[in-house]
Amino acid sequence: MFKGYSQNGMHKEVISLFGKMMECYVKPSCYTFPMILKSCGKLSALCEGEQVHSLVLKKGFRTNLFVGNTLIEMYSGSGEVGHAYKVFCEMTLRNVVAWTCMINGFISCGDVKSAREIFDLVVERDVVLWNTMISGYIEIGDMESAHKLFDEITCKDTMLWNTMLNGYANSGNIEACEELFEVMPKRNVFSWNGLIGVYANYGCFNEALTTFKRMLSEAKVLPNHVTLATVLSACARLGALDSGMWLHIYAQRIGYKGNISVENALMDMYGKCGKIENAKDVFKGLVKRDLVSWNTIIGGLAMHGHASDALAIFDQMKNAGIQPDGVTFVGVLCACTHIGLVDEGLAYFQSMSDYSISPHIEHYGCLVDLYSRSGHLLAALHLVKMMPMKADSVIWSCLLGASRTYKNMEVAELALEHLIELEPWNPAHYLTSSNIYRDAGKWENMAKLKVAMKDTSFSKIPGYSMIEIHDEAVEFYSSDQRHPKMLEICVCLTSLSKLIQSPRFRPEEMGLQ
DNA sequence: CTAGGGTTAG
Repeated sequence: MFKGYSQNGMHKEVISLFGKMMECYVKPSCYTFPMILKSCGKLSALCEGEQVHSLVLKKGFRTNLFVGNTLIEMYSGSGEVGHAYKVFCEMTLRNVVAWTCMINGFISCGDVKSAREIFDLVVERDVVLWNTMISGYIEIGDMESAHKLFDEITCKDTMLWNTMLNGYANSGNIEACEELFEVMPKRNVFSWNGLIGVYANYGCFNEALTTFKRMLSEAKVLPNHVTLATVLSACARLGALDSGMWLHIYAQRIGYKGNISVENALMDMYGKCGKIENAKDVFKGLVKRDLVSWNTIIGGLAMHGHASDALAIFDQMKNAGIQPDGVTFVGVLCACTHIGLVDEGLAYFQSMSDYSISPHIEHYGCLVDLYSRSGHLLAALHLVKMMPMKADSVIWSCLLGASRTYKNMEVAELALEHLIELEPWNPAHYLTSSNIYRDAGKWENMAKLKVAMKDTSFSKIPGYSMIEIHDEAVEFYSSDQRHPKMLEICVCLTSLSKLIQSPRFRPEEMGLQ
């Protein structure tokens, strides 16, 4: 009974059942205590844990290894490493599990130094012990010490290799991940997910997709739900709709249709690839919805300008009793910005406190965007002065952009001043400002900024879009001349433009409206 | 019958 509850995460039930067991005067054995103590640890129920501890002593299980080890786990899991260490010291016999539990205890309270001191005293070391110590170094970002230890191990298993791979992945060291991945003797699904994950998290989306294809063709391991969620998010960032749709079918075929992470990633992929209807279909088909599901569909609808749908779904979410978080409100505020709902946006912003969400800089940024895009530049500026944190470059860029639209030279100059202070190296700010001067016919000022831009000795990297051609994501930017059939494309576009402008063109007759 | 190690989505 205890095991059944425990395996399903029902720790409260374990403890109350143990209470009943005591009431019935049934004697607990050495097999009972580890499970009870584990549940106390999971719940951080120190009070109950201490009672069970004294029962352990009373019933004479002080020297049992299983009992002692779970006591260490329980105390360190509840933030009481001191108590854990006391138990550890009083043990008459310690095996490698006991040492590992104690090391883990020190690591989880941030004391990696003490963990290492204990680690160095262990004579009989196994892979789990090594892995625990290495994970400790990774957690504090000390990859150098982690690698040093890793090199000392003579008999490494796949999981140890994966721990190192994930450590480098978390610190964004793509090259180290690639190197490790190529030399590791065996690879399982975690290894592949690790490499794909570092690509997906650090902007190498094409590499993430390529590695996934490589996994399909050369690996003996099947992708799992984590693989699918990761690759789908790379597709979303690439705008790789074809690959995304292929993954949708593949996920259904290998049985991950009901997995909430995969479904949420699918929804986001469709939204970011411009297929909001497909995203809505996925959302409607969900049997289970979590916070991420709601946030994804709200954000997707907002991005597509379907503001009233986004706000309607936000209402549904509240009616379903789901607590929104900060991400929800980014979507909601973005929806308001898209259709210029200034007063409503402010009301939503103020309602955040009803859910005890304290606004972060991105929420103030949304409000500044809402005000400035709707032409309330002074209100936006006022907000920037009043907000509790310093405005960042995103906020000032947004003001700069709006001051171009609404031709407000004072705000433009103020924004540029701050942007030069925050990001003197960023040529985009000089470029936008020089365009503002050009619009206003202030040629001298424009020329000054062009010189200033040259002085940064950086040229602006043009913003680009991506489309999928023959199974590969290709980038293109404004006035891009690189296409081999550039001339034919221009001829075709010119004739299409003429057709559209001619009085003979009636979109309704062509089924376009 | 009981104890120590993993990746994912907004």
